[in-house]
Amino acid sequence: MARWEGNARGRLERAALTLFGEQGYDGTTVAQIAQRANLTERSFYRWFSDKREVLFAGDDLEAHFLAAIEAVPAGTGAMPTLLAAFASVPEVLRPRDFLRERAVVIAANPPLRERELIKMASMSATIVGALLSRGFDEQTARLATEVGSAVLGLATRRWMDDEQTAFADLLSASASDLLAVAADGVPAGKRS
Amino acid sequence: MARWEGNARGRLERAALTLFGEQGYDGTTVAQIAQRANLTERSFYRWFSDKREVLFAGDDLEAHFLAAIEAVPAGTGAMPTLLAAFASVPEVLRPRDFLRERAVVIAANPPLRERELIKMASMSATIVGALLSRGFDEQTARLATEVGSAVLGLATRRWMDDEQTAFADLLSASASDLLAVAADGVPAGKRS
DNA sequence: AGAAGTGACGACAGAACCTGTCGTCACCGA
DNA sequence: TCGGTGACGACAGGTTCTGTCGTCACTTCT
Repeated sequence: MARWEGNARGRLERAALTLFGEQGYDGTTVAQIAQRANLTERSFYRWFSDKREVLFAGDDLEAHFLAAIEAVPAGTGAMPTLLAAFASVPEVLRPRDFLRERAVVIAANPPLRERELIKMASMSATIVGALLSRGFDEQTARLATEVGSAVLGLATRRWMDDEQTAFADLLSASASDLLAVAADGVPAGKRS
Repeated sequence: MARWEGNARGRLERAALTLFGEQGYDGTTVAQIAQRANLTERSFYRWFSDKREVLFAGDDLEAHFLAAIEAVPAGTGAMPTLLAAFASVPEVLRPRDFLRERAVVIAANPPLRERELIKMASMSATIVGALLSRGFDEQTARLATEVGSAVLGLATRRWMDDEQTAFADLLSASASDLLAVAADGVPAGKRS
């Protein structure tokens, strides 16, 4: 029997990633994923709530962000708080190879992009809540989170292709880039 | 027979909205929706590609935005272009009552929120493309679209609860609000 | 050592989602 | 009057996801 091999969750994730890459998301069944991991379809659903979740369940960035924001000294501005919290992201991320492969698969399959978007939205809501409880008003919290998420996404994409530069440096560089573009989008006469 | 009653699509949308509101999204089956509309489950899938799409298929805002952006005079800045294009949104929107009821149902059901997010993302991609083809660079186009979408969302939420004010006014008021918050998020010394 | 508990798993059943296919019926233009 | 077309019902079947139960390895307590 193939039972009790250990790390069933990791085997399922690897199998799913490979099969999604080879046959597409719709083209692979949960039964195929389970079979490749030496498990049954029923066991797949014991580890993941649904088929898409197999590529997202491991992240768990939300709890990490909450703790990281908590660790920032009080009195720090909203954006600096977020950037400081984001700097420690790579510590909880998976290996770059896995993330690259995963990004390609997600980009190619609408159902997976859909799931990714709602994960982002959920993360944003969590971050907004954390900022609110630190005393920022709602509009500031929301805008800082949106802009901060854009910066984080940009930095993460760069990080996946750049093995040399430290993540913190990519993060501040991305923040500068975004600020430059944002300033360019508002006419000088309209600024307050 | 209940066939040939006309407006099958609208009957299905109404039935789905009501049932989702009464029993929740997961609690209502496609067969129930079809039955309430005097149709079969198979006919439901002739009108909508999947269960969630019954609340989203009618929008078709993308084509409208493309045309509206096209109609803006050349040489206009990115944000003003978007705001001008967005001003005509109510013309293609459904009745306020329908939208309000729909918003409540979507907010209460994760699968529907998921679908809404990907619709927004798709719309954003379309708008970015339209701005690119008008000569804006990629970063400007992307940022203007993100900020513009936030403004549009804010104005639309206000519009649903405010029967008096013209949509164009709500739109420019929302743009002002967002600018104020954005400026507040960047220290004066850091502005370029 | 042996008994009881726990957790991962397989096996099976079944509801709901979604698709393919075919025949039927109303309507429309020639 | 006759074909063409589009909306529809009926049926079959694959896939996703859930509930339930029994089994097996491992652990813990006696």
